[in-house]
Amino acid sequence: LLEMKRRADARDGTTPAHLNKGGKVASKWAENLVEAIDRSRATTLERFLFALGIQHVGESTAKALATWFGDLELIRRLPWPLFKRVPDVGGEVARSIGHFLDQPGNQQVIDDLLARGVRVTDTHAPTAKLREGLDLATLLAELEIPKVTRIRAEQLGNAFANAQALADAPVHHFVSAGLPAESANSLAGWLGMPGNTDLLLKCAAAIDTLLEAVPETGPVSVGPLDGKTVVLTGGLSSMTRDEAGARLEALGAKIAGSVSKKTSLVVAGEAAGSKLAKAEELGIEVWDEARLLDFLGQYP
DNA sequence: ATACAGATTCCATAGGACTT
DNA sequence: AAGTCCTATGGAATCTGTAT
Repeated sequence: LLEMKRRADARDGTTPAHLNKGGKVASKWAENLVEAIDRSRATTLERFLFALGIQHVGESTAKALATWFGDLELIRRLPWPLFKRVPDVGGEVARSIGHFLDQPGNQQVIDDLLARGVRVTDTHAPTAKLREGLDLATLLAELEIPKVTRIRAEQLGNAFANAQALADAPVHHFVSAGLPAESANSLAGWLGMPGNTDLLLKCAAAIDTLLEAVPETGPVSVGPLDGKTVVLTGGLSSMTRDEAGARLEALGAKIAGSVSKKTSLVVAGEAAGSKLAKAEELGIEVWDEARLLDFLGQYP
């Protein structure tokens, strides 16, 4: 790129305008590009994760992963079942992330980016909300073992002190834990498949790591919009929609992309279309920009 | 335990507004 | 004039709670 800029500068004024549109344009273009690349080296975890291009991880999921785990070094070593602790991440997405991270080439890409000066600027501790569900029963329920669902997982969680104890146990111990023979056999079969016991123990170790990283008592700040789902539609004149969304999020709101009966509030700006119509159809509260600004004004 | 349905997310596309 | 940014749209895939 720098070479392109150098050539463009050298050409400036010497090439007929109709062939070059003036070297300065090309020069400025190259400069802007180089600067933009430099600036992009300092980035957020959310953007970094999104940029990896993991299948099923778009902007929304990347943001969720970033806020829940907070640390790239933590995330890149997590076994896939742990990703299911994040709301809106299920089996498909969790496996997709795990599959990506399992490829040595992809880990190398991350190392290369860091080596070239890419920095994540907003590393933080995991959310306190993560503490919930970091136990053996929840893990077993999320490993997707045939015939072992929530109830069976709870029974196993109560019967065994830890994952190692479960991995070492003979089948009849699963039965005495309360499992039906079918579930017990299925679990034993699963543990016998190559890699599965290893996965279980890795998950257990990751849970211990997470428990240490999660803050003891999370700052349970209750915002005025906690539990509310807000949809923004149409154009706003005083700020972009991203800004408005960020402000509302900071007050506890969840920003959604489409209107449903779960929507608490629709903010309709200029030229709002089908989403406003749907909000009216469902009888959902609608604010115009003035009402939004008035509200935001109360919480600077 | 499983099937189903509604809600949500991902992702490509397109058009208009704005910037260079 | 060309390029970029923002927003809307809609199909396909996925998540999740509920009924069977």
